[in-house]
Amino acid sequence: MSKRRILVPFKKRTHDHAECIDSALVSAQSSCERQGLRLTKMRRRVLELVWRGHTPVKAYDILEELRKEDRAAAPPTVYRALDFLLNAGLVHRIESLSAFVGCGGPATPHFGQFLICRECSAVAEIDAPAIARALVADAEALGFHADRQTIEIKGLCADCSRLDP
Amino acid sequence: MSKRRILVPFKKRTHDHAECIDSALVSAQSSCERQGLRLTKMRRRVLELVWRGHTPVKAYDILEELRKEDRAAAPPTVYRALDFLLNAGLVHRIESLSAFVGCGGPATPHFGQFLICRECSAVAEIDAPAIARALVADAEALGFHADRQTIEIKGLCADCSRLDP
DNA sequence: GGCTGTAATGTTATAGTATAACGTTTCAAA
DNA sequence: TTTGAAACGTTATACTATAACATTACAGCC
Repeated sequence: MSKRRILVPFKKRTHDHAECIDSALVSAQSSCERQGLRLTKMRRRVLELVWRGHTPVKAYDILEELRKEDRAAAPPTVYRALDFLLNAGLVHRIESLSAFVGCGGPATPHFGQFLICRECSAVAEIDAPAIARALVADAEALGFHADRQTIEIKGLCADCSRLDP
Repeated sequence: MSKRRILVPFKKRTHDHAECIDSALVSAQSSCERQGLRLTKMRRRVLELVWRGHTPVKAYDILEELRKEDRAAAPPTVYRALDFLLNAGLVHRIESLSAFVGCGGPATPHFGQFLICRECSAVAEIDAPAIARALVADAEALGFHADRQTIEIKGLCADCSRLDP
């Protein structure tokens, strides 16, 4: 089996999620400073909402949340913040769900490979460079120059498959 | 490098596409007969439109085309036909584009691994079972039971990278 | 052939996702 | 302090998809 790093594991229902949010914000902060990017109040708040849990978050759910907090907000507000966060490598878009998750390893650029539980919606992010390289090699063999990959795996996480065998 | 089958190659601009359409319809026909599925006039027509070229086709483009042909048509008409074709394994959905392409190997079930040219939009479909298996194994190592994969690679096809180096 | 029940399609309405275009504010650097 | 670019506000609209219910088509039976 290939070497594989776990960027975001499946979390226990009981873990201290405030800590997840915190550490995500801290590393976002320093990641932005390093790159000379501005993590504004709005962007920071949207990032925080994306990290609300370990399940993908929809743009309009973020919007709704912002509106609860008396911020004037319209779709472009959210999509602009998400665009920034995507480009900054702080969140990933789950294409098959039209939704967003926090990135587990913003320090180094990568595309992300996602395991998505169809029962509880939990998402884990792994990084298996051997697989990414094998895909690039296969593409290259056809004269195709790959510059981006989307890899999303659906199934049942360990917890849910125990319950629903 | 892993063994890899090419289910739909990148096509020369000059190839005889009528033949592609024809062979897709013929194998769809027999695939449906084998599975006891009804390839109705509407479904057949939508499949034909998905195969209009080797680039992903959007649902509303299909809709527009149907309307030109005097068929009464509304979004559900198209989405229902596409659902059928997806379940029958005759087309794939490209998640990152919200669009559809004809399946190159409808005889055997598979998820499809797609190379998508960001210049000319051409799509090739490959089948690299070793990669699919490696992903399943990586998932399994985390206790995750994978039952579906989405793999989409973006980049430049050989023709376009020659022009745009 | 004529029934009959299910599958397929038609139709209307609406939900959900995303961006265009232009105006205003903010803020870092000169 | 000015100033210009980046960020954000605002309105409108485009694009993607499905719900819900009516009607039609069709295979299997008598």
